[in-house]
Amino acid sequence: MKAERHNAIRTILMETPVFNQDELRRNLLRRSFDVTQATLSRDIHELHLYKGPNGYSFPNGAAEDTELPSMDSMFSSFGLEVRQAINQLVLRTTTGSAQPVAAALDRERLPEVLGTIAGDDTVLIICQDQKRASQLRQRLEELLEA
Amino acid sequence: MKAERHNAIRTILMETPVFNQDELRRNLLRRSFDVTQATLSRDIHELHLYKGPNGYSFPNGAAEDTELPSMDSMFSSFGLEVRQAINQLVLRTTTGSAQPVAAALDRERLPEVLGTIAGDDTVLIICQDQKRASQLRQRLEELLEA
DNA sequence: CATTCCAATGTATAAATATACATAGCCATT
DNA sequence: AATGGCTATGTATATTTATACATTGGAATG
Repeated sequence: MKAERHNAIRTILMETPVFNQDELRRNLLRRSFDVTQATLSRDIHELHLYKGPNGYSFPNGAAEDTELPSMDSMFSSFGLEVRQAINQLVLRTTTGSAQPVAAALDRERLPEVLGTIAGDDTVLIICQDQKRASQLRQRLEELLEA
Repeated sequence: MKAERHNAIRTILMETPVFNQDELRRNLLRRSFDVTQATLSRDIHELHLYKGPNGYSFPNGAAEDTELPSMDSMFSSFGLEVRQAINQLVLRTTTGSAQPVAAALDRERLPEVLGTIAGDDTVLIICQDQKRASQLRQRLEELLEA
């Protein structure tokens, strides 16, 4: 349940500005997630969200840490969603983060990944075949929850 | 006074993380700015600061959502041709237009589009499957005539 | 099964932030 | 000087967010 709710939160924030947690709560209610403000406070913490002049938003990709981060930490911080088409995965990231996320992924040298191409907020991952793409997608989706 | 204080706040934030307004207040006190929390709340608003997992931070320069051109107008202005490969479309655009065209396309949030990656004069569009790619190609081709 | 963990969440409240209202200082105009 | 308008700020409080503690349900283990 929590995982789905986190996804719903991400989706809502991509679509519409949200200025406080009660607003978010009512938005989630329309999608049949009924939780209290306390839970959302925790969710927001777990999703590393920021609150600014336009409400809650995703991390801005500005470097905060010094060393080369792992794919896991990169994606759990800057990844927004994963989608699959046949043997390809399309990662959406916060704007400006696609390159560093792809670099972190490349560093892993996963055998199932033939290569990656990154734009500004999108990474394309080419996998060997559909099956391996599915496996990687699953792993990445888990990272979104972490 | 306010201007100087704002500068001091910026300096402090660049140097050290600040997690709440009272912490900021004490920091300012050391630099001989003695104001109340209320004033800092207003300052933070005026400086467009964000609050996130690492305390207050600067805006990321991401443009606020103003009115941006539609995919249709963008592509009919700058699109040159569409080609398809299985579930992928490759758009050729006038040079330098690929990024804005891709951005306009992203803004549409078409469900059949998993994501786009743009270079200088080429946009790669990843669709869910071949069928949807064909549909989108048709629509884009029509825009080329318009 | 019963038992023990543990994650997820709610409840109640503390902590942090925003704001309505009041006041003081500063120019400019009369 | 008196008046009015404007900005910055404090005070008191409302609003928003975080958290300590309790509860529940499900998975793992004996």
